Amino acid sequence: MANMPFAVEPHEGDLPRAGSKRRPGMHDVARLAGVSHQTVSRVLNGNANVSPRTRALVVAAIEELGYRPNSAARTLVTGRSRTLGLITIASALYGPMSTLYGVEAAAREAGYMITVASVGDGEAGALDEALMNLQKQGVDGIVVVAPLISLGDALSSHARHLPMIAVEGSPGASLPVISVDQSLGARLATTHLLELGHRTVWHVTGPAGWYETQHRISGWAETLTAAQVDIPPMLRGDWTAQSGYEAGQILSRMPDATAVFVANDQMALGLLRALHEHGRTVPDDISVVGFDDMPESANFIPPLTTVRQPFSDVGRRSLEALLALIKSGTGSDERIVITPELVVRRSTSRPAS
Amino acid sequence: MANMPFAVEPHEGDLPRAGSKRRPGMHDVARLAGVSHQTVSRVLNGNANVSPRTRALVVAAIEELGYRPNSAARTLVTGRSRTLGLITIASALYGPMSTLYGVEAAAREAGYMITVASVGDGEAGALDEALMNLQKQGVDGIVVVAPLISLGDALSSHARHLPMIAVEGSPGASLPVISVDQSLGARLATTHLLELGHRTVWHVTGPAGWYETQHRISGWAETLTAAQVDIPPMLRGDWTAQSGYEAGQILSRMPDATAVFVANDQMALGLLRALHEHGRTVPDDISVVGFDDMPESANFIPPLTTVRQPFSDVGRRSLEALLALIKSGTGSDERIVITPELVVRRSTSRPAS
DNA sequence: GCACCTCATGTTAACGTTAACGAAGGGGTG
DNA sequence: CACCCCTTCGTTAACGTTAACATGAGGTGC
Repeated sequence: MANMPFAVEPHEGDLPRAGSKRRPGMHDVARLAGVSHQTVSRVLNGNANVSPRTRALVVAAIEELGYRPNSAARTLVTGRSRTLGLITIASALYGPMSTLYGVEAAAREAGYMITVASVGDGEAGALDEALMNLQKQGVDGIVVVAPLISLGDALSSHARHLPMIAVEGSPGASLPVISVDQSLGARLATTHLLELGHRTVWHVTGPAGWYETQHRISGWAETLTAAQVDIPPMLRGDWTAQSGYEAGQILSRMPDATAVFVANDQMALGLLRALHEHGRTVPDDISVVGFDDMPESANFIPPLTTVRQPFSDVGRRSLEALLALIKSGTGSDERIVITPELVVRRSTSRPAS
Repeated sequence: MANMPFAVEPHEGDLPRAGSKRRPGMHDVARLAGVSHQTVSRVLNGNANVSPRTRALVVAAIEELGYRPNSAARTLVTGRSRTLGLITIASALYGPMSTLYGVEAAAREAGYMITVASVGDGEAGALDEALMNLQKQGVDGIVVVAPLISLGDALSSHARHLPMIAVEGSPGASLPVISVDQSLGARLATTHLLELGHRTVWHVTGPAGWYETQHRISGWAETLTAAQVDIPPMLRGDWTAQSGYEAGQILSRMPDATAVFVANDQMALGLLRALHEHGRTVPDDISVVGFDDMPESANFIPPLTTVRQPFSDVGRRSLEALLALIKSGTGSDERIVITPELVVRRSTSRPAS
């Protein structure tokens, strides 16, 4: 009790006010500047009419006291907190993380803060809890990066309580969704391999329950079907390099497999290792295409041909959309689709013969 | 103006209150339960003496109205927000990101929310801005993951305004620091190589201006000095795989280089590629040790021997320390050091001789 | 010169919660 | 039976800000 958390030392080298214990408020600034607290408020919010002279006085007083506005009070009276929530999956996956920074950067430029809440793998209860916490905390809106199908369903029920948009999720839900065209990406990858002259293309998938997994599978399968080519069985992965390695061990024993599309770059890394250990050279014996284009992918052995997802754009665009939603108040269920891009490097080539 | 951001639809399938426009407050709950708002407050905070009967009434009313406490109001009156700030570097580096999730998870368990603010590479002004924003927002404390020396200096001046702890930084500052023993990690790596029988060990560093860079260099150099062995010139990197690749190209042309300690795993990846392209096999021709132990490192070609940093522990521990600091109020400048661990895989072996 | 408008400022009342205190009732102890 | 204490509740006053309205000084048009 004795020590308050906001107790403030007299500040560097400046002030009198010996026994001051709480940090200064508008009244203190107002008194020092010889104006009313309302005038201080006006100066702070820039908006209203304040004479240059008075403004200067107030600014000086603010400076001298080291005054910082208390946004809890502001939030209380205005009903908006200039804080946005971000719900994301709690794992070190490259995609969600880059998206987070994209969102944060855009938010900062727009004058918003971001508070994060992460949900463990697929726990639907955790989503509810995160949503509740964020709501209690008074966020003005929420970006949900929850690419799991199970989470998508839980979202719709909350969407009407708060402005909210989803990244990579729930096409059926009644909330706006922003996503990279996964299916197109998969078609790009598969077509590239087919055009190189490969008979067919194998596929290492992501884990079940992810939208990305689904859409990449369907883009791949559609391309193969359209080309009237055999569809080999899928190899299931879980995004980790280790699962890619295991898929690679299987693939190494298939002499007729000359091309494989792997659902992300981390799995491609493991797959590359398995191939290498089994003496199958990439791309001479077998061509590999990944997905994501992580910064490391250009330095795989060999440098990986992959599909680039512009994650930080996704972050920025989704924040813009959320802000627009907050401003308009209308619950549009727009869909924003971002186009991925094939990056050809050295893990793909024409088949040997 | 017409649509308030907090306007709330009548809730799923329940309530009367036709024209209700604002979301319910304690008074509404109190009226419905037939008690005073203070009693509602007591129920919410669990603390005081409330008869089981009354408690049940209140809980039912809360449920029925879908009441959610307004934390802005609570923050205003209590002076604490149950929100913590996290300042981190805005880049997709594995370490800071994992730390973030460690912090977030620990915070969630302790009932705190995390709001993040990122600072671009080394802009000291950005740190001030981030600190200011967080302070305005009313956070109860701040974790700064700012491993740049330039940032560390800027910190000290703010430390006394707010409970604050640093991760990997500013040994001189007057705030508690939690860090992995970088120097020990470097000694572990270097010693491992020396014990394998290598004459000396080369080093690819991180970028100048980072604490980690410095300490890994000194750990490496000390070990070499203690072993009375030649200290080869350092190769400067910048944490990226690309810079590791460039270092690897140089190293490939040094026939007498048989062992190298690379300051992080991403650079090691690039280095491995360069070595491979120049026909130098790892570990037969040259041994490589990395730093970090990213999840991918076990799937490099070959699997990388590296020094594991337990990032999510770092996150958890730093949060615990911050919470303790907040509770005690005293400005201890404790140092918590976490021990890294050498993970031996297949990128190191005895020299060919 | 009177009414009227505009600009610059001040005054008062919220916002939704917790803290501090006070009051009523029940039970034990002397 | 009086006294006191403890439990359970209610009442009142903050917290620091913005919104809404009020005030007064000066200028403009007729």
